[in-house]
Amino acid sequence: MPELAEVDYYRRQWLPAMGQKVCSVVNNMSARVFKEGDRTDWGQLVGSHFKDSFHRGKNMLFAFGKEHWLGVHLGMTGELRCEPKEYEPIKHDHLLIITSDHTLVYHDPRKFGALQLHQSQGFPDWWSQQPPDLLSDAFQKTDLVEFLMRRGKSPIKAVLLMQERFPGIGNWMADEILWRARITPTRKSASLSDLEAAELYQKIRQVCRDAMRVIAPDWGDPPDTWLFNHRWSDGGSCPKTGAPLERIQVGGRTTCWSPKWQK
DNA sequence: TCCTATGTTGTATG
DNA sequence: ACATACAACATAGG
Repeated sequence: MPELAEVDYYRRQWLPAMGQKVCSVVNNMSARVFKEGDRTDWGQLVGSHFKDSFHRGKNMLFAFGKEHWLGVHLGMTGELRCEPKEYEPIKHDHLLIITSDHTLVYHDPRKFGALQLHQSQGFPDWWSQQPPDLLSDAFQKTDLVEFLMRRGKSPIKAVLLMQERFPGIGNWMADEILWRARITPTRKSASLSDLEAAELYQKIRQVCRDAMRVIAPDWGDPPDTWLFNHRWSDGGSCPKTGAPLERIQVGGRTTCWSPKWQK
């Protein structure tokens, strides 16, 4: 489920336990979400305080004490929940962090997510090395154009999913962006005109802003004026033209678009 | 039974 | 070395 704004929504789910002390940690090391297996001592969190949380693209980082960092990626089906202290785990709960008053839960049926623990004075290197946030000044139109050229032979839909340049964009956001920019998802990236690239840049920023405003705070429902509510199954119609939407495979991912509207 | 799923990575190929 | 395409991962639900 989680793209940019959904990831931030899940980050917020743990906030009720902010400031609290970690009493114990329970996890199932054999779950593939723990990539390092037994090499990591999760007991190191015990006694530290849950200090802070961060979100970048599809990644989250939680700070415990002065030097313990928990990195979380939700994969396809990961979720974070905050439960009462006496919570009894259910199937697919892979990590429980029990604090003074709460149980912080990582739940992930398909186990495509990833959890990693780090010990360092400042932010872990992998966190600092992430590409610029799409809503920051460090992401400029020239960065977009340069990347479109470098990935010129791939369809634009597939290129928008590349996290090295577009952190946080996932399948529904890519469709939403291309629909708003009126660009056909199968177009080769290098085929976009200057004007289309400028439009694409604006829509990338707009969709990120809109998603963070509508979805991140409380999983709000996007309005029917977006493509969002119309893209999930066959038979939808374009909110702009009323014409039928089409669902195809692009780069191995289901892609919904409006042939009458996108060029 | 078969197909699909809001993601990433390893591998083969050009 | 770089770019591209796609199978594989694991599980639930329609």
